[in-house]
Amino acid sequence: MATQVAKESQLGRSKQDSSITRPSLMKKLVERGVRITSQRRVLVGIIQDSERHLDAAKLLDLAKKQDRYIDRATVYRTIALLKRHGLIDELDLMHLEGEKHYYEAKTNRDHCHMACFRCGGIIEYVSSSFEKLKAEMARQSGFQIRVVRLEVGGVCKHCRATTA
Amino acid sequence: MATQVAKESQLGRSKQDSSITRPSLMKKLVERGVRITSQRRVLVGIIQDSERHLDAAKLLDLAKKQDRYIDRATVYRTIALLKRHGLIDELDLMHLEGEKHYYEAKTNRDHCHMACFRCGGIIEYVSSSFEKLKAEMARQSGFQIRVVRLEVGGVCKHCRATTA
DNA sequence: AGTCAGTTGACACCCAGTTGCAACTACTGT
DNA sequence: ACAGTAGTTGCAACTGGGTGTCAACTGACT
Repeated sequence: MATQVAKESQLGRSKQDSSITRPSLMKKLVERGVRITSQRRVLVGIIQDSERHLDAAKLLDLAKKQDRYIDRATVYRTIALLKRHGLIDELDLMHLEGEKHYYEAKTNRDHCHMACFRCGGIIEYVSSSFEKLKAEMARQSGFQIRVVRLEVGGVCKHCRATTA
Repeated sequence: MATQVAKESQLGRSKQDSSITRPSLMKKLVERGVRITSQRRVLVGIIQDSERHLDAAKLLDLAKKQDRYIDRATVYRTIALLKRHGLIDELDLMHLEGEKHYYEAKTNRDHCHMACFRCGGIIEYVSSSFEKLKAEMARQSGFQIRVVRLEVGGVCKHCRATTA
C-alpha cells in the first residue's frame, strides 16, 4: 500500500501525509550536546520549516534575511553537522538543475523522490513496499543501513498526457 | 528472492550473477546511427569491459593508455552521450570518495548499490522486490520511469563483525 | 563574571565538470 | 574512390559547488 504525496512543479514540495512527521531538529541537537549558535538556530529553523527542497545557495539566501553576515562556509558546515547526526537527507533530484545537492529534514518514514525531466516537478512517494525492500536488503546482506536514497527520473503523468 | 552479488573492497565490482547481462554498447550506438569515432571506440570499450565502477578521471587514465591525446572534455562528452541514450547508469556511491560520479554499463536488471562507510566496499544487490517496487511506483503515480537509482549507506556485515 | 573548546567569517583554494572555437574526420551520396 | 559536410575533437579558459586555514569570537560550563 502506497501513499503518493502529490506533485508540485519547480522542486516544490508537497504537504506531508499526516502519517509522516518531522521530529524537531533543534531538540535533537540539544539532546546530543551540540552547541547552539545563533547561526545554527537560523539555519536549522529554515530547514525544519521548509516546504521545498533546499540547496546550499538557497539556504544561504534565506538565512541572510535573518542574519546578513552569515557565511557560505557556515551553511556548508551546518549541513555537514546535520548529516553527521543523521538529521537530514541529501538528495540529487536526478541533477535536474545541475550538480548541486538538496536537503530535507529526515522524516520518520523514508520516501522516494520521482523527478520529472519535462516539468521539473518532484513527487514524493511513500510506500510500505519500500520499507519491506529495505528490511529485506538489511537481512539478506547483513548490512546495517544508515542512509537510503531512492531517486527516479522520468516523465510524470501530467507531462505524458499533455505532450505529443 | 534476492541475489546478493558479493562484496569487494575499494569500489571493486563483483562478477555479475549469471542472470545479469550487459548488452553491447557499441552495437546499440551503431544501431542508433551515432557516429563511431576512434575515441568513442576506446571509451565505450573500457566501460563495457570494466569490472569496477569508473569515474571520469579513471576512465580518462585508462583511455590514455590506448590514445594518449584523448582529452578530458571528450570523456565527459562521451559519458553524456551514453547517458542520453540510456546506455549507462550514473552512481554517487554515497560520496564515499568525494563528489565525483561513477558509471557502469546498464544491465538488464536494475540493482541497488550498498556502500560501506568503514571499508569503502560496494555490494551490488539484485532483488525481485526492487523490480516490484518500481512497477508499483510507476502504476500508482502514472510516472514513466526512465532511470532509477537506489543507493544505501551503512556498515557491511564484515565491518560490523570486526570493529568494536 | 571568567574560562576555553568549539564555532564563525573571510578568503584563498580545489577540483569536477562545461564551454567556445578552430581544426579535424566519419559517414553520405555520387 | 572522393568530396562535401555535419558532427566531433583537443585545447584552454572558465564555472560553480564545496573545502581548508586561521585569527577573532562566543555559548555553555563553573
